[in-house]
Amino acid sequence: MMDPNQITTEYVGKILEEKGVKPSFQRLSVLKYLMKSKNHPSVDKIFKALSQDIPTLSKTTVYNTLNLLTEKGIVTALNINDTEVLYDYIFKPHAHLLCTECGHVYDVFLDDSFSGIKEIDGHIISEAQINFKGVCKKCHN
Amino acid sequence: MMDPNQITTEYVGKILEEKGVKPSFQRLSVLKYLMKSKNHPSVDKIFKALSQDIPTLSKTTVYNTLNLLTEKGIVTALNINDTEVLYDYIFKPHAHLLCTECGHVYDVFLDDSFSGIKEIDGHIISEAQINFKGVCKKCHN
DNA sequence: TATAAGTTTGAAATCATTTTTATTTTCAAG
DNA sequence: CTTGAAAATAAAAATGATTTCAAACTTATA
Repeated sequence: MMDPNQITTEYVGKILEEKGVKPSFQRLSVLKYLMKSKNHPSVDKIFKALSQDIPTLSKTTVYNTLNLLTEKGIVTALNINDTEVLYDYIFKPHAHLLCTECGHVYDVFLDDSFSGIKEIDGHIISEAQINFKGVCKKCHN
Repeated sequence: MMDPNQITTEYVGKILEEKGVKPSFQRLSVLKYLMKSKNHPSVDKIFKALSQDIPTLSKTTVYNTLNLLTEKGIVTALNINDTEVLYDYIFKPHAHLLCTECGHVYDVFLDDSFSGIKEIDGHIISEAQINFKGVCKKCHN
């Protein structure tokens, strides 16, 4: 998790600019929301949450922004749940666990031997997505 | 890879029955096709291929069958490509690599320390899906 | 053979995402 | 300051994969 106090407009704007993305109000809002999220919101959740403060916001803009941030490697699109795509700010590389009971998606931090893989069978690896399914500790008691 | 000679109707039927799935002609056809596939076919590819031999086949049946086989743990639905879902018969647990150049999806066999994870942070893990992105050995030369 | 249960089919509906087009904003050049 | 082009946003319409639904068919069973 990120320190919430760190998530200022300046800080978020700097992240965007470093990746060559113009820090518009909408983009700042979407990324800031993602960084503050403890869960992994869907497009719809992001849209509904931000709409409260930004009544003119269009869902298209949320889609555009998330696609752009994904291309730039700032966020990841999670396909762990087959009903909707979830988005996640990449603070530190990690895996995910979907609880088949409650549906919650947890962050799971594996040791470096997993995330450090750069080559397999002669293929060059640039990105890894590790999704577990199972029963979370809250549900199996 | 499976030995192609092993993929007989009797053998495929046995796999279905063991999981409590009635081995109808359509289900046998779909599973047999998946077992013989060297790549990871989409619903559409499966449908088109089987339609040649089974002209009455409905796409709904392909969807129904794949959903059923996935529920029963006989096949996996791969969300590695964001345009379409790919299906894969689970012969031996393995990871996948999507080549960002040619789009091909490779099977990647990791050692048991990966697939053997049964518990993390108190959560019980029943299933793991590991998807890599990168450049395959054919493309980075 | 009759009946019920399970399976398949094809059409229609759904729904997330993309495309398209129009409007607005940004920002550099004059 | 204006002006005008480029970029960003908005809203509506289109797309397309997947699901739902009702009817037809098949299979198993009494």
